[in-house]
Amino acid sequence: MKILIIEDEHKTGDYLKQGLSEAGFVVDLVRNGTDGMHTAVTEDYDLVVLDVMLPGMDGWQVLKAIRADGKDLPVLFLTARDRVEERVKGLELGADDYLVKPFAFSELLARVRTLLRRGKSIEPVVLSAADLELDLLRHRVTRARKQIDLTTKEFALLELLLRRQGEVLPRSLIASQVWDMNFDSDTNAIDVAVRRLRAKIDDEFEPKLIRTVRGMGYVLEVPERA
Amino acid sequence: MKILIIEDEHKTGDYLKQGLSEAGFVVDLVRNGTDGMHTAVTEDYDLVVLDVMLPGMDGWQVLKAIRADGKDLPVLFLTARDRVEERVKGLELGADDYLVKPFAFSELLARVRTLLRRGKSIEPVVLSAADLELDLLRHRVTRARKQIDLTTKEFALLELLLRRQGEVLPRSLIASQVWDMNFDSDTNAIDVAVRRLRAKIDDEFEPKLIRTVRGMGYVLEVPERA
DNA sequence: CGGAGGCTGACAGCCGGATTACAAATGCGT
DNA sequence: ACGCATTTGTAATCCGGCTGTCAGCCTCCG
Repeated sequence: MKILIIEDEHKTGDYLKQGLSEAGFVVDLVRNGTDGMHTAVTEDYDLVVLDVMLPGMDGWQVLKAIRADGKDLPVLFLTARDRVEERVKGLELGADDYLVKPFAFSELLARVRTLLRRGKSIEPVVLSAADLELDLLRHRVTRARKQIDLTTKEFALLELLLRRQGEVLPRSLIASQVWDMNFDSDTNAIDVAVRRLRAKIDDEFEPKLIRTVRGMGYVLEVPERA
Repeated sequence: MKILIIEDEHKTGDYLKQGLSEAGFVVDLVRNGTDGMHTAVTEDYDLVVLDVMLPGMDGWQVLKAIRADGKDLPVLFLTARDRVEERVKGLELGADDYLVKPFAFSELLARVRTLLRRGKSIEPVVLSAADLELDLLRHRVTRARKQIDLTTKEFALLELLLRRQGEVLPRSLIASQVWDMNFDSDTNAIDVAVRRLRAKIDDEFEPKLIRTVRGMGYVLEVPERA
């Protein structure tokens, strides 16, 4: 199995190459978009790992070029934490999966293997709870069939809550997943964000989906009928 | 559940070992990187708690060695400074979670449990005794199928009693696990907390599950029918 | 019968969360 | 690059109810 890594950052690139080699793959690494694109279309790979942050020709162009070439070549792209639009864009351009930096190597490995086996995205496209739906691809949210505009943070927060539906998520976890920060106890940014999200998806609907667990965090769940 | 602590600092190491032992885990403590690495790969642990600040072979090398060994062994690392790069480095090297020192012991315990649950799912999600159930993820308690609202302290206390079902738990142990404090003999906070818990889960139900052992502490158990 | 240990109800301080207003930052179009 | 609109973080305040303390009572056991 041959894998091509297109990554500008030296540390990350070397790290990925080494890790994947150790996992038993044949790995090539190129450090800029132009070369990456050429290599990807001329040689024969089973998978491309692509950083979207590249100097010169960026990840989008590379991805577009690969897709224009018509090959059925799985592409896994790497994107910064809070860029939901980036992920949407990537998936719309035909990437097969994405990973948010920073990530655990084991996570990358798992996805690489899945892509090689199935060749398709492992991401569900629509998350839902009761009459609430969240479409990852289109970046759209509806409740009771009515469309709701969410900001980036609200969307990311709701996505997290939906993915871990039924679990009480501590503030510290939410902070690390939705914000790129450690929990700084003297900020109520999360509370406020939840408030704003509630205003849009819960205030004028029933049942209420977001529940506060005092001293613990927040859960999104469909309440049991009494 | 076996946990390995790799920690150079004496005080922290002892503190962690004692706390985790009291929580019911089997705990080994190693005080330097070289031994730690060796122990981690040769023996059979369910989790490693790893300080990155180690003399000689540092935490990164230990982590790398463990991962190179190919085991699917959850690693929680402790970092002194709140440096984003450190955190990223740790996660990239394959750690599963991190904690910034200083931390509350209860926080560590929560994360340890999460990792154990996620890693192997041997860790139960629902604790129960007779018709009493406690759902850790949803943070919900029912008795005889009726939902019961518990406060944070009540929940923590009941969780402890259920985890150590059948064991008589001395007040001092309860104090250290549920409160982040040492037992201060001239407080009856624990008695009061137990009273309040009983009011909710025992008063209007049979059989009574919480029993007082005079001079010893409290046990939660399903009484044998006479 | 006395004392220690445990139970109980009242009470008040305090904590965690909700809410709102405002300031800073981000981003978008030109 | 600039200015405007929107988003996002911070801070201040409010509120309910959690939780530790205490005083008095009960119960077990010597």
